[in-house]
Parts: sequence; structure tokens; C-alpha cells
Amino acid sequence: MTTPSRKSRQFALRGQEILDAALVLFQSDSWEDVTVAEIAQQAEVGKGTIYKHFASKDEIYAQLAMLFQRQILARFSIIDPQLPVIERFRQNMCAAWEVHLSSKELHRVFLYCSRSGFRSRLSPATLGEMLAIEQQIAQPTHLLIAEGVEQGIFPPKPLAKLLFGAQSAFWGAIQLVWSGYLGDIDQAEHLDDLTRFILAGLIYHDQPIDLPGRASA
Amino acid sequence: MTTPSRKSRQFALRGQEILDAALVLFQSDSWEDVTVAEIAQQAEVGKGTIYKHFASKDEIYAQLAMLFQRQILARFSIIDPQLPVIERFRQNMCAAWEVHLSSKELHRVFLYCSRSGFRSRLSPATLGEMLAIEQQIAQPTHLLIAEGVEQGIFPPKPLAKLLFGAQSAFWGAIQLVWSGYLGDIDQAEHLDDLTRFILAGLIYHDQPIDLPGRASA
DNA sequence: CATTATTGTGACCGGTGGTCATAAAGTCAA
DNA sequence: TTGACTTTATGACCACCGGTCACAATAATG
Repeated sequence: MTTPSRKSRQFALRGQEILDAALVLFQSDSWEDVTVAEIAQQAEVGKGTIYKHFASKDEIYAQLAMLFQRQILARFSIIDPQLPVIERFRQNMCAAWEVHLSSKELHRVFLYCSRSGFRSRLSPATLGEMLAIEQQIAQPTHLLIAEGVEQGIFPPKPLAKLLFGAQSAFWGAIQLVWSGYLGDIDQAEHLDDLTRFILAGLIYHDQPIDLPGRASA
Repeated sequence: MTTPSRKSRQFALRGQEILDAALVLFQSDSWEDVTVAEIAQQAEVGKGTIYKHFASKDEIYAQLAMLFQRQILARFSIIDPQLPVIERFRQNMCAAWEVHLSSKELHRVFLYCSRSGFRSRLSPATLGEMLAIEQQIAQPTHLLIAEGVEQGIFPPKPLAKLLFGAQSAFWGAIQLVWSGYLGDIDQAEHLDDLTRFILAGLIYHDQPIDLPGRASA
């Protein structure tokens, strides 16, 4: 039982090699043009072999995207749960941000797989797997905001509403920064600004109109 | 000069018909699978004709995306410039939101064309055209925030920083809402939440940590 | 070693975006 | 009306892609 029969271990290894080969080719800027045949060549296997390991090219993308998601999850798990809510929130964002920074290839594939156009043509099994991981990723933030509401740091609004804003801003920022529209400010500063923005959006979510004591400026 | 020679007018008309035909087919959920041959059939022209009007299939996507952008621009221009900053900001967001709501097809194509993977394979000419429109779209928000800073409504931070948060949140929200992850709340409520969130993020951008007087809740 | 089960392979297929020689249609001077 | 000439329309054709499958190679079993 602990022995997946030696042969199947080697089989699994081949699968990894194929994913690795794909990732190497995806470093190129024209990564969307990489063909299955090229992946096969890079992995030193026949093209048919690829389809013994993955049902489709999209499945390769999906597996890489899930690898990326699991990296985020792993990065979340090392955050000290004793820290105050705001600090944990900060570290949470920083963790996700860093993972996105850590591998341009995985980041790109992840974004590619996040489009609903991609998901709609994914097999139900793989789609379910992805959604499950995504739920795991969302949970820490979910709990964090709930805790913040309990402690009176965030306004007592429905969780869904608070999450919506925070998620939107983070998600949008990731895409904006990596799309290269804005090249001047560096990444770390972006994260700091984003954190400020999101925390302000959460904390002052119910009182945006009464201006703070700045009208004198 | 005012007469583009009758013939060329009909030629331009054909181009429009092709775009219209494409848009009809893009209503389908599997719109990414629509082929050039199908568009030709829908437009009642030969496939080769399509390539007399558009350099590539991507060019068709791009033209539709730009149509969408021009709709946003038109919607912006009817906002009363006399209104106070915050109200104009609200209407600005509402305008963009409504355009996104108004046509699922155009919205989808627009998102598709926003991916950097798409832009990188676009012809420099068309890309430049798109960027120009995007700059026009961004300008009202840019000016609005600058005005808000002048009036002391928003903190005196660099425009780029304030814009970054606002843009991120809006962009992310659009994608989140339309991806169908969250199905319960209706669109109008989403917009209201988002507006609150963004305004709070802007107004309180520099003082997120000193908690407001709510710790009693 | 023979038998069986599993994994690897590349020739092959349907279909796609894109091209191009040719046909059709329009324009205009005489 | 005609005929020379320019612009627009067309579908057969091409290269290439993702995906399949009959068969070869290899490993496990007895």
C-alpha cells in the first residue's frame, strides 16, 4: 500500500518531468505559442506520451496553476496565528504577493487558467479540484475578516461584502502590476500602497462620506 | 473629400457587417470556439473577404474591444462637470459599470483583449490605437482624483498611488462579478459596495491604522 | 523463458487561421 | 454601350496544431 509498485512511481515521475519541461518553455514571452510537440521534445518523450499523463494541453495548464495555488497555501500556513488581526492580514497579502512574484511562468499560467473561458472547457473533475483549493486559499482571509469584525476593527457588514472589495482590489492589482502598464514604482511599494488601500476600504467601509479632519489642507 | 467615393463607403459597411456577425456569434457561451469560417457564413461573405477587412482574427477581437471602450468614453462624456467631485466619481464608476453590464459579448471580448498575452501578439498600430483610447478613458478618473486631492477630500499622495488602488479595485471587481464566483448579491448592490470601498480606500488612504470610534461595537 | 499488463511512440486525422490566384463587380473615358 | 482598368470578393489550398490510436517496447508475473 505504501508501495505504489515502483512502476507507478516512475510513471508519476515522468508526469513531473513533463510539467517541468512545460514550465521551462513557458519562460518565453511567447509562451502561449508553445506546442505540445515542443513540450514533448523538451521532456525527451514522444508526443503521445504526454497524453498518457494528461488528458489535454489544458490539463497541463491546470496542473501548473494548481501547483501555484498550493504554493500560496503553503506560504499562508507559516503565518503566526498569534499575531493581531491587522498584522496577520498584512502578512497574508504579502505572502500571496510574494508567490506571484516568485515565478513569472507560474503566475502567467495561473492567470490564464483563471479566465472563465478556460474553466468552462475544463473537465469537471479538474475544475472541482481547482475550486476546492481556491476555497482553501480564500478561507484564511475569510476568517481573518470575520475576526476583525468581531473585534470591532472592521464594520459589522456581511462578510461577503467586505470580502468582495478586498478580493477585487487584490486581484485587480495583481493583474495591473504584472501587465506592465505601470513601470515606475517598484513592486514592494505597490504592495504597501495596496495594503493601505484595502485596509482603509475595509475599516472605513461604512463611513466614506463624512470627510476626516483634513479639509483644511 | 466628404465623399469617400461611394465604393469605399460600401466597403466600410461590409466591415461593419462582419463585426456585427461576429458579435452575434459571440453571444454563445462557447464564443472562443467561433471560427473565422463561421463568422464569414454569418456575415454572408466568403472567408477570404474577412481578411480584406481585418488583418487577422485578433484584429476583429481588437476592433470590438475598441468599440466597447468607445462606448465607455461616450458614457463618460454625458456626466455633468458641475457636480461635486465625489458625486462625479460615483457617476463615473456607475457609467463604466453599466457599459460592462450592457453587453455580455462586448464585455467578454474586451476582457479577452485585455490580457497581456493577447496584446503582445497584436500589431503595433492597433495596439497603439487601443492604448490611446485607454488613456482617454483613464483621464477623467485621473483628473477627478487630482481635483479631490486639491479640495482636500483625498490625501495629498502621488496621483499614481491613489489611482493604482482605485483602478485595481474596479478592474478586479469587474472580473470577479462577471466570472460568476459570487451569484447571490445582485449587480447594483455590488456597485454600491464597490463604490463605498474605493472611496474609503482613497479618502482614508493615509490613516488606516488609527481605528475609528467603533471599538465599542 | 513465455505470458500478460503497462507504458511509450510517432504516423495520422480533422479542423484552424491565414494566403493567393482568379473571378466578379464597379468606375470611367470615349 | 463598350472596353480597359481598378478595386473587391472568393474558396481551394497550405502549414500547422491538438488529439488519437495501432503497434512497439518494456516491465512484472509464474
